[in-house]
Amino acid sequence: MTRAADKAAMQERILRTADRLFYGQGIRAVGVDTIAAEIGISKRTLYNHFPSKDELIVAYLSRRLNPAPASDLPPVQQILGNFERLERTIAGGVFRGCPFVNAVAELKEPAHAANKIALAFKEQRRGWFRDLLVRLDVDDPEMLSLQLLLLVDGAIAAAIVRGDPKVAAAAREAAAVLLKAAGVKIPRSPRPGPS
Amino acid sequence: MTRAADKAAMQERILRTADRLFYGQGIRAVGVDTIAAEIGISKRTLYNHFPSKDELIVAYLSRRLNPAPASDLPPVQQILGNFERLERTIAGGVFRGCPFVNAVAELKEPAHAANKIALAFKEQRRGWFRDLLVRLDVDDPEMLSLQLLLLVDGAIAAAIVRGDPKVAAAAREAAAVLLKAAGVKIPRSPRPGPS
DNA sequence: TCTTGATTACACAGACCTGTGTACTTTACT
DNA sequence: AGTAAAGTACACAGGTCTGTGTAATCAAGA
Repeated sequence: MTRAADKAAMQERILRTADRLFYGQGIRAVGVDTIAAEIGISKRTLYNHFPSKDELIVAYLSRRLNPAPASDLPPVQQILGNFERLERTIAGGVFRGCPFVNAVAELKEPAHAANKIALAFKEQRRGWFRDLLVRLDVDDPEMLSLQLLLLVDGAIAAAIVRGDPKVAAAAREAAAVLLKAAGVKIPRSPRPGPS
Repeated sequence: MTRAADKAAMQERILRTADRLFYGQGIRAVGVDTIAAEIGISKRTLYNHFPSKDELIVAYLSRRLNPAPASDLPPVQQILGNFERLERTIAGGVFRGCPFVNAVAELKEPAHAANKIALAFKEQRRGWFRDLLVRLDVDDPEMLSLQLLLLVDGAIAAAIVRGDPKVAAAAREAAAVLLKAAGVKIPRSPRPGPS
């Protein structure tokens, strides 16, 4: 039974390395040779697991298509906490923007499967916002969830260009304003102090 | 005296074509051969005008670094009109996102000159917002101008992925909410009706 | 022990890319 | 007419990339 397990383990190793390189340097900028060499396997082995680079790209993006973490916190804190997490993500380690937006921008074929995955991801994130907004009983959760998503994507784009994580804090404040204007009560201590 | 004029005209032809192809298909996806062939000149001629592709890229981005159009409209209408123009830009013709953000995402060298140009562009746009906000006497024009820029960039990113110009309208509404929360009076007819 | 499947090393095809070298022609000014 | 700049055609070097073909090796289960 180790046969199937080995196969899955190898695929995971390939995908982990592909993720690091694709995200860190760009899909077009990283060759299949580089990925194989980084793992220490032959290019032939890689092609035995993924029949083409395109399918590897699709698998790379699909692996990032994971649901947002569940939480028991109140909806407002989850929403605002999302921006704080974004700020930490930008600040820590390599940050190269949204892998889905990057992939769509990098692949010139408009019918590439990556587009569908990117759309699915954005819709998933918007759904996460929307469900929280429904619990907050706002008037138009569809619209407001989209607007919050715009702030996230805007902060990401600005962070790439500026290299400054503080844009996420600005997005957080804007999100708080939008929520307040929609009738949501914002707890008094908006930023989590270093207790 | 036609010597200098010819040279400038040829450079413009090259840059116009480079702009169309670089923006439409991506910088890495378009080769120098393709640009020259599209114009109908030899590759050698192109290299006589731009000594390397990198310099052509820089010239392409610099040419897009133009100031926002001046207007006599009231500041609020200029700000909101900016989002309406964005919506039309997304809807009409080829839209492939922000050329500066794309360039930064596509070029893996972190020290590329494109980064500086992209930052200059974003700062220029933010300055445009900020100057209008100063005239509106808002409390924190630095912060609010950044937040408006986040909405623009977020709408752009979302438009690439979704292919739907309506996201710009959502950004416009969010901008109106932020302005109102900052004490700015929004004229009653927010959307220009098809009168 | 034998078989089967995975992996490896390595060469290679075919395409594309950036950039250069060169000899020839065109164009425009003197 | 002569000269100098610019453009053209075309080959080519040297690199990268995706994907395949092949023969040898290794490991595990029957």
